[in-house]
Amino acid sequence: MRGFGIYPDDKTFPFVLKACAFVKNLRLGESVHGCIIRLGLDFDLFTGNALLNMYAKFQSLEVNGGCKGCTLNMLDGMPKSNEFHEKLVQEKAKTASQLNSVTKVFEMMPKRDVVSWNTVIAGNAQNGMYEEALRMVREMGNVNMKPDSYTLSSVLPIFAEYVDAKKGKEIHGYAIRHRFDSDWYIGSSLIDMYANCARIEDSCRVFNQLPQRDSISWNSIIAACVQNGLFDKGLKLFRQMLMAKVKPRDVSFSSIMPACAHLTTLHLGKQLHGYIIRGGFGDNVYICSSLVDMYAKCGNIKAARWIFDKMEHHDMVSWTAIIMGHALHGHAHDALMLFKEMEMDGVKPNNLSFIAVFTACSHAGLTNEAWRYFNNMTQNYGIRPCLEHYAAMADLLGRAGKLEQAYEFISNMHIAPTGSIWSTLLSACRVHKNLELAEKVSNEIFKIDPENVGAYVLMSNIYAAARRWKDAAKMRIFMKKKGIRKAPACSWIEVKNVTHTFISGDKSHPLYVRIYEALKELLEQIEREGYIPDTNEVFHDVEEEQKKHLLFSHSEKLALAFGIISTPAGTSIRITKNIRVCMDCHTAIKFISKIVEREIIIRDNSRFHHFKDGKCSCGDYW
DNA sequence: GTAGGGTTAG
Repeated sequence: MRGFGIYPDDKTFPFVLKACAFVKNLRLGESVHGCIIRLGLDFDLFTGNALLNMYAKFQSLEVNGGCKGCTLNMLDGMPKSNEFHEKLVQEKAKTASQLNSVTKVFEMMPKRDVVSWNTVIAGNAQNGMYEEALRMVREMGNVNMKPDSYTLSSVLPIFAEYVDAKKGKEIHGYAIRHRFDSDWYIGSSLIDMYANCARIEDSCRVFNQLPQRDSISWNSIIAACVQNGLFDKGLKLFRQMLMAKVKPRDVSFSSIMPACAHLTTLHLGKQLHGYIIRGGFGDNVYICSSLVDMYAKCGNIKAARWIFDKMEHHDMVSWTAIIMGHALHGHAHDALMLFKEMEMDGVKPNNLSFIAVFTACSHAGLTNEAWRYFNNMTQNYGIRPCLEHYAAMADLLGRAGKLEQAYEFISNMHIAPTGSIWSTLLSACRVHKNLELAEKVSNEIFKIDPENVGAYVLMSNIYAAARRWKDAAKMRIFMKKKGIRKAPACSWIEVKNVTHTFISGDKSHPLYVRIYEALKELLEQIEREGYIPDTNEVFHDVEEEQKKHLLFSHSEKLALAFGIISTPAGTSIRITKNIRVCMDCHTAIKFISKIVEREIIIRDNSRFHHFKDGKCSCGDYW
């Protein structure tokens, strides 16, 4: 432009400023700002708004002062002015740049419109300055400026963050009264706000009422379901989105993948992986992390590692996903190695990365290492242990049989222990058969959480194992009186892309007769190989024969028998169980893996067991 | 000509 002797004007600068924000070059933006002041255009409303936007974008970036290859001097060739004016220009530019201040520009503007207000509010909201954003919304009222749909879409995420559905609903009401509720942006912000407040029904209602839906509103509702644990519903909506001919985007895949990870639906995860590759999303960090997690959770740690190793850049989330993956598969050595590599790579671990490390130590009984990391976490990384860290450490000490140490540890936490933390110790008391401590621990639990179902069941089982049947029954009676029930143990297996679910003693499967026959035959074979049913795992006061029968129909055994009769010889079998694998099933499955010459992979609620040639990857420590 | 929405690791 300058080559042609044309000066930029008020129509030019908004674009130039947008470009400065886009290339993330603060110095360049500042020099453009200087140029604007010199031309006297800083009093122009549109230019002022664009300046606000640019500085708001820079607030969230850690921009180092150096210009990357662009050292254009925007002041060259501009009209010279008198010395006083020049000084004023420099002063104004300096003040604005030193403060890097959206507020400063805002205050210096002679006239502000709703866009000016919205830009500053959005900037504050996106940079975590929630109170300031809300203060400005209130301030708008004082200057007779009406919040519009843009204002609301900045405010809604704040109430999502605050988990304040009441305030969020007020905004929703305001949106309806002003007919902003059909706005796509408001729609997805409302879906997200309600989902964050665990009010998924309200999210669905908003979604159903939208007249039209774009890919973002679809993603919002899918993510809302997945984040609230409604995995099947999330998958159903994902299919509906495809049927509605809305093309999935990068975010669609990272939103839906955790559903496959949680449900262990490997075939769906693989299908999505295919889509991802064909769609050219294979290098997206979010997607790759979700794939690493999905393959690890579906039992295929090799595929998870392969994807991780092929990633060009690893962030904290992807490191943590692969560390956790190895931890769940009992590969403590790999997990700890990767943690060191992450540190060497200059990626700072966060609280979750340490949970992954404790999980790794937990499944390998590495108590000394865990203590070292626990202290390191506070001293070197300044991360204060939170409930989850305490829970992981308590679990680890408990599994290792260091019950008294775990008791001391929980008693000395700097935050009040919860029922679930004591429950991890109670579970360890059952495994290590310490009735006395179990009674002490359960009293602590009932003090905090008298309706803790898990604790009643565990105590009942602990009494049963000690053959104190009356006390065991008392616990069951308590539960009945209080009307609390525990979700039944179940196992599920995917065969030819269909998931088959079994509960203990299940006869609902169409092939149940063949399943029971096959299982009977398998158990007879392994008894000849030396398997002895462990009737200590039966918590009912019945005859030995009856106990054997109850053991016989545990859900994981039924799923396994079904897997064996319905898949070709030699193929691996993957089973998921919602609670810990029982001791007797663990022993039986080791024998079965040998006689059927198959790899059997079982995911329980805390880890993976890979059974092969009569051995399990957990080394019988779980 | 300026402003706003959805995502990954427990």
